[in-house]
Amino acid sequence: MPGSYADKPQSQEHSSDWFSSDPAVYVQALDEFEQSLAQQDCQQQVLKEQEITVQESQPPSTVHKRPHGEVTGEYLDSNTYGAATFGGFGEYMTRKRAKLQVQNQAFNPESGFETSSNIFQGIAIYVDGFTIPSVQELRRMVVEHGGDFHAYLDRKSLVTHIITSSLTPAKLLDYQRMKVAKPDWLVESVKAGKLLPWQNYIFRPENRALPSMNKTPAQPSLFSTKKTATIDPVTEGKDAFPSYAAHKSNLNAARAIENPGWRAAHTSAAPGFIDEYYKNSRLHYLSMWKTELRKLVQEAQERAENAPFESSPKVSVQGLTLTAASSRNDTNLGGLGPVLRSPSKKGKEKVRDRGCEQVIMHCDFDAFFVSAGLLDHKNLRGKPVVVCHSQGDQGGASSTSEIASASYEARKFGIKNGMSLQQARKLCPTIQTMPYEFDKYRNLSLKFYTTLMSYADDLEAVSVDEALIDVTSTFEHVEASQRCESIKAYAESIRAKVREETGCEISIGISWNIILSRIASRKAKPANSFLLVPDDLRSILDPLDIKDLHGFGSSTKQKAVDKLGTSSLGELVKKPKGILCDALGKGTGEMLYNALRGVDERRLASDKPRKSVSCDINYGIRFQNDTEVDSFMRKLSEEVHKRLKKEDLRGKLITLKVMKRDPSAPLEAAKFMGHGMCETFNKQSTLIGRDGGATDDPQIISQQSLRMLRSFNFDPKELRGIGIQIQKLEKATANSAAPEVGQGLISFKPRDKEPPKNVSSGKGNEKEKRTITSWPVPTNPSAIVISSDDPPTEIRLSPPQIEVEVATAVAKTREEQDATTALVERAAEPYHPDLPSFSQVDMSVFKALPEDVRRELEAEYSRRSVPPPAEAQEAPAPTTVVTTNATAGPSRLPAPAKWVAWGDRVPKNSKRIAQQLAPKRGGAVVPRTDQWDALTKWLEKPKKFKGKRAGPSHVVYDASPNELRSLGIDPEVFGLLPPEIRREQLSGAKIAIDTGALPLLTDESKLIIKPVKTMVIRYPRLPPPKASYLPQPVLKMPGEKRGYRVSYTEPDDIQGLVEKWVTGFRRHPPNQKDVDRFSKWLLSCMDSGKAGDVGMEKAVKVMKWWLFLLRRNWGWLEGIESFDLDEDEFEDGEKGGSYYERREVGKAWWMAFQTVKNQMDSYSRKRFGGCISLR
DNA sequence: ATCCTCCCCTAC
DNA sequence: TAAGGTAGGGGAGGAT
Ligand SMILES: Nc1ccn([C@H]2C[C@H](O)[C@@H](COP(=O)(O)OP(=O)(O)OP(=O)(O)O)O2)c(=O)n1
Ligand SMILES: [Mg+2]
Repeated sequence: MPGSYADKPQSQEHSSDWFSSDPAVYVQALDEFEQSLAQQDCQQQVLKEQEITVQESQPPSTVHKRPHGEVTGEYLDSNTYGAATFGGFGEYMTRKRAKLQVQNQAFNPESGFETSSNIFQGIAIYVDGFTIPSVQELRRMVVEHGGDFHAYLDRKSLVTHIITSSLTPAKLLDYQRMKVAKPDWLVESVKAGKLLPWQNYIFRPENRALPSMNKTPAQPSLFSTKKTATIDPVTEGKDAFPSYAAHKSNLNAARAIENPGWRAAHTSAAPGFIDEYYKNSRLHYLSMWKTELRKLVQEAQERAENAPFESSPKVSVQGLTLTAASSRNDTNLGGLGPVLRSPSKKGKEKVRDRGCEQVIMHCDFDAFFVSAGLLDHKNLRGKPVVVCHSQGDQGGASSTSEIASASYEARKFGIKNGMSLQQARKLCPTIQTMPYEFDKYRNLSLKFYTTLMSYADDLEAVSVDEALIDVTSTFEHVEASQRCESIKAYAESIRAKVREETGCEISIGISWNIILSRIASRKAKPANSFLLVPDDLRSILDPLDIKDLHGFGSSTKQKAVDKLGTSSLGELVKKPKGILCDALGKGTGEMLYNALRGVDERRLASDKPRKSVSCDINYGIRFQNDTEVDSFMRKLSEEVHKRLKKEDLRGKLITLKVMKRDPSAPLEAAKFMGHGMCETFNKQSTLIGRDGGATDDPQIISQQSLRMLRSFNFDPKELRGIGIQIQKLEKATANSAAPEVGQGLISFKPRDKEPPKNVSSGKGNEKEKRTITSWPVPTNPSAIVISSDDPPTEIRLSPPQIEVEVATAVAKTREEQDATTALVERAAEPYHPDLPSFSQVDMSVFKALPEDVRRELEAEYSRRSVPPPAEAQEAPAPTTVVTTNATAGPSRLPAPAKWVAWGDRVPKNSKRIAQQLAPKRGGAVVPRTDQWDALTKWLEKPKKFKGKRAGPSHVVYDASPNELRSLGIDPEVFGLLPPEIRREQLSGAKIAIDTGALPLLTDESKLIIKPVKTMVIRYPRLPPPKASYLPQPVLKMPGEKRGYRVSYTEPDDIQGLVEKWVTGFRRHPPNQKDVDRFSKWLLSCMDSGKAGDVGMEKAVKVMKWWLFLLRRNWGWLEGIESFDLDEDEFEDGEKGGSYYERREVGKAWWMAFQTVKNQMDSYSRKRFGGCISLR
């Protein structure tokens, strides 16, 4: 079994010279390490596995488990307090202790204490009730001596010992099988300087039976076989166990709820409850902000893609002008403002550093809410402060108010985010509180993000106070020996800048991938940065716990402890991959396996489309009758509707989530007005709008939700939480008619309203000046689109066999491939913002226009002295791709633009029509999920007509003006085209949208079957569910000033693309950005589908092709490793640097290849357990 | 095998 | 008195 997952030694992950550590040495060490470990541990692990495998039986209904760590019976049933913890634990701990001594305190920033010994290493205590010494004192002792302190007895804790001086009978029962000791145990141990046997300090009230420890897993009797339950950690130990909690209501709450007036005014029964609640829910804000920030980043990226060379446009984000932060950027390190800095390379880069490992920074405010609050509460600085709703003396010693953020001073007392105020008061009676200031948080966050964007190549919005940035390009050319210093300095300058902008401290963790950068940021905190380099990997990871890895929480930790006998990374790294996978699941196991080795292949996710919209309220839900429930549900549905509307989304699937008080739970939860221990129930149903499609109709939503809710037949009084979630989202505007057949998508609306700014106006940077260069763009059955305003140096692809310089290739290719469209460009065409250059006009479309319209256009072009395209006279039967020019303003399509069928005469507007024919902007064509869905549907289902139509019904392929408009298609122009052209445009556009490209398809059957079936490739930008489509690579062309966008849908096209790329760069090293894109695309191919599938094949095929091409061009350089040969080796420095230059170029290509191959291998090992063979 | 559905889990 | 929301990754197991 271990063998099945047992892996070949990792090699490439660290093979590159990241931060100048010696890769070879490292890799080898790692290999040996792994191999020895794998062997040594195998049998042992298998045995353990068998011992432990005891499946918990699932309760009939699922029981809600609180995010904040309530215990479930399930967990208690399995070994939480059983053998794994009490028996095996000691032994494991001994080993661990020996090994990991040094580091633990380093990663115990919360403690603030010096670790003076490690006698409590592996001990995790929970203090119950009043003790002498006090809780604080005990905590300090334990932490100082290497142990853990837990405020709750929940499953997050994995508490090993309970410390108490007195117990109620109920708890006595609960703790029957636990290790319960007196405080003296700790005190004496500290005195003795060693861990004394706890058995000598067993807590024994009068007649408590001596617990039979460490034999069988403990099982609180209450949970024997019954359904699981959740526990509230809110009130300290008080109701830490169900048997106890079951009969104790929160008295304050019970009293309050008894008062009808109060209930009517302050619970879910109150009319304004939802709004009022959301207005005060920090978690709600957190979620909304995250959504907002993601969007913001996405938009910034689009701007960056569209206009990477424009000077920073002032962009107002949410009413806040953000240029301030960036315009006077004194750091000189970025400064593009809300346009995501794009790593523009000036000059051709020489041979690139090999192994372009990423440099990822995790940036996070320190104690964000507190820091923000302290800006205006300077008097509280340096004190233990927390942010929570309860202020001053409110609630006294028993406030269940949750702490959103605790200052670092407060953390020294063991206070943590999420803890209840009463808990905190226990740990630190003098704790100070500050109120929430939600607006302030948001504004600070915007400044923070704005600043980061000016430093980053890419950015992933993690939360309001936290972001991941990719700054790889910044250090690409930094000498290896200086990298670390350079990176640190960069991080510090970011910190300084954020400090300047916000007045708050952030910390930055830096490493070569995401998961490690997060580890690093924890080491950095507070108010610092930390660079985690490969050399330090083991010494940093080994002492950590699995929970310290982002994405691995309490449940996973529990699983690890149960099934693997340890949750320590130092131990887990010895386990073979198979064992980890068996214990944690395939994906999680592999993720862990890799993380343990410093590997994390994920890229920053900055542009994923949203997949669901939901509203949940699980607080203050206290109904008396169905009327209240109905009313509440309607309002909640209204809220859902509002959110859908805001994003212009509709959904086809609705899920209702209901939380109902667990029968064993008290009527009033420990947490005031909380949901307490609950059972949860989900019900899902398709959501059908009035037109049969997706909907956002609040009526329908509420009617459906109510129907589902009623079907449960729950007593309204028992409800504790309600949630409505909408999935299978579509863009509302693309949905106005039956999504069936002809509904098509021709082309795309430029996202940008302004006309493309042209650099050639002369005021722009000289070297960025655009020149339209001749670029014959032949097509094959896929498509080609040229973008009129792509970034100057970017070129977007082209099909195979086409030489940049060879215009004649067009005809040939077209012939051969029965192609469809050609877009021909002429050199140096003058730019007219209102008209696409003639060269960009799709001739086939052009020719298909009615005679008079065409003449009008021709006249216009001729007036501008642009010769009509040569092919205009003899273009073959057209198939087509149409794109739009970015010029389209809001006014371009007056809202009620009229559908016009072929033959109708419309007021002509040559400008507009031409625009319609012109390519869209680079980043403007972004596939959308809804469009994808429409396409999928269309492709899968036989077409049939249905639904109301705005236009004449005799038109076979049509789409409503709305649909067209939403896609950036001018309905008028569309109407001018003959049906077959429309059909083709629709087809092409459908694919195009989903591929992120604008493919051109002559053959409809091919359209339907091929691209979808054969490609199965994910476009990382907007991956629709199950989507099979291609990204739109962008390759930079040296020497070329003009950008093109070419798209493809067929494998051959990709090959052609690659060929084009290689050929086009024969004399230039590949651009890093292109390599990255290419690599990203390949990886996304491999990622598509669930198992090694077509996407994988595709990726391999393309790689092979690339390899072939490189061999053809620079075969003589293959395998050459050293890149620092002296120049004098080649006397022939002249001749255009011929040999030397060519050699350098070739090597650059090979390196790029190697880099990509490495990444693929690495990914492939993770996914499939082996490298990729290109033979 | 692969997809789909119904969850759990995680993070802030 | 308090405001325990929400989106996405992923696993288990049934449907196809
Ligand atoms: N259970 C939690 C956790 C966090 N937050 C809010 C308040 C925090 O200030 C903010 C950011 O969370 P972090 O996890 O980044 O914690 P802090 O920024 O407070 O502290 P630090 O990042 O220094 O650990 O999110 C919250 O409301 N409830
Ligand atoms: Mg923070």
